[in-house]
Amino acid sequence: MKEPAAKERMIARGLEVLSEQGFAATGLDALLKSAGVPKGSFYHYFRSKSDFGLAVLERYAEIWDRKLCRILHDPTKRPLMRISNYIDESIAGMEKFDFRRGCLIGNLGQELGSLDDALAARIGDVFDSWAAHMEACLKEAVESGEISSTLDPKLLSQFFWASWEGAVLRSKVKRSIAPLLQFRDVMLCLLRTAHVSGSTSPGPLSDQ
Amino acid sequence: MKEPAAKERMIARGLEVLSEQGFAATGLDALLKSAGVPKGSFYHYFRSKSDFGLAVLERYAEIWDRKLCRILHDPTKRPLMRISNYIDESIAGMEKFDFRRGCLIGNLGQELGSLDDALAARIGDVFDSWAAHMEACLKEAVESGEISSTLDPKLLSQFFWASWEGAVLRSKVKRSIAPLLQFRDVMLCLLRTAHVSGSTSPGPLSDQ
DNA sequence: ATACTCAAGACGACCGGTCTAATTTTGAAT
DNA sequence: ATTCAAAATTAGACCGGTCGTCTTGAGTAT
Repeated sequence: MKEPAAKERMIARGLEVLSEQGFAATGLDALLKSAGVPKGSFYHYFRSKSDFGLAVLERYAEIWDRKLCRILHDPTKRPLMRISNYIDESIAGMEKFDFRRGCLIGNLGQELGSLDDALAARIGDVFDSWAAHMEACLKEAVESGEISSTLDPKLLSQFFWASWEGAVLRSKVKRSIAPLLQFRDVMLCLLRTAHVSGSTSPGPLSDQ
Repeated sequence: MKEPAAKERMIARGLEVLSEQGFAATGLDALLKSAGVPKGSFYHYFRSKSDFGLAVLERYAEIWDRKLCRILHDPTKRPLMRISNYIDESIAGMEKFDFRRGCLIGNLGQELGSLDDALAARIGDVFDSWAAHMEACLKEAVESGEISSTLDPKLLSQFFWASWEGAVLRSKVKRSIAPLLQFRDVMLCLLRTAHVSGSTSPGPLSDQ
């Protein structure tokens, strides 16, 4: 069962525009015109703007799931090299789009306050799935002895993505890849050398 | 010369609402009603919505400049402890507002695509000023021997804030302080132990 | 009285998302 | 091939909210 071409074009354009402008700042009218889809068709394919946003987010999640599988579980390379490759590929993408497009997860996350509940919940899920990929990769690195076994892969994978989102945002504002290069160097250094064991002050860490 | 009370109330409310919902999703009408200021007064004090946004951003920058001075340059504490204190205080603030308010710099940064140029430029400046505070604090830590002198304070301060923005965003989405606690533990561990010296692959790092 | 600052909110032009009604396409039965 | 009902698709009206303007009026100082 093939999706209609019109729906396909709307989602494709949605991926671009929502990554650039966010959800609230994007008008349906302009988006549809640029997708060559008449306004009336929109509500044939989607129940509402939120529903459309959810569909775009779903597509985004699929794309990144494939990308992360391809890069982070590449058996021909050692785990730390895969992570470095992921970063480098993302840096290239950032330059390719002239720093206009950020991460959709980051974009939508920031708008949470004015977003639909279903949309908000899905954002958290996608982030978690990314962390799962990274955690598996890091575990492999520990098993193969590439990084120290005292590191907690779960903790580090969460930190990795949160920090990455921040670096992408910074890169977008600065219109420079410098923050992403900084991220790569510091993060890889951290993975190789650091020993994160316990908390430095009272208060449980595992409240996730 | 004291600012009129009406203007003051608008900016105060703007700080809250823009941190929660962002710029595009915030309507002037609702904001003014909640501030108890009539519509007509708004355009007496501000030329446009963008101009208002700029004023709010300016105020936000002042507030944080004072806060960072107070905490990061506190002579009664050692540099690393100051940083830890800053994080803890921010965590408390996040809980206090029930995870509704993120960082205004992060919020506006994400909306860059649909923002005024003057506003966009100012965002970068504020971030840089934060980095300057952190860099000074880290330099002090190096001089006092609290952290290794092989660390590059400038690089680390940039990484710190980008990463922090990501952690705040993640905390907001998750409605949990866990990402912030993770950030604190990993970052402090990194500062104490890591040695970031050179690039792991070709390409200049200093393009900032 | 006059000039000036600020309060007040109605108003307009426009754009937002949504919905219903009309049109086109499909495809099965004759 | 023709017919015709059902489904897919679209056109465009609709209402509410948007930002920004405009006029009016109150208060204050000179």
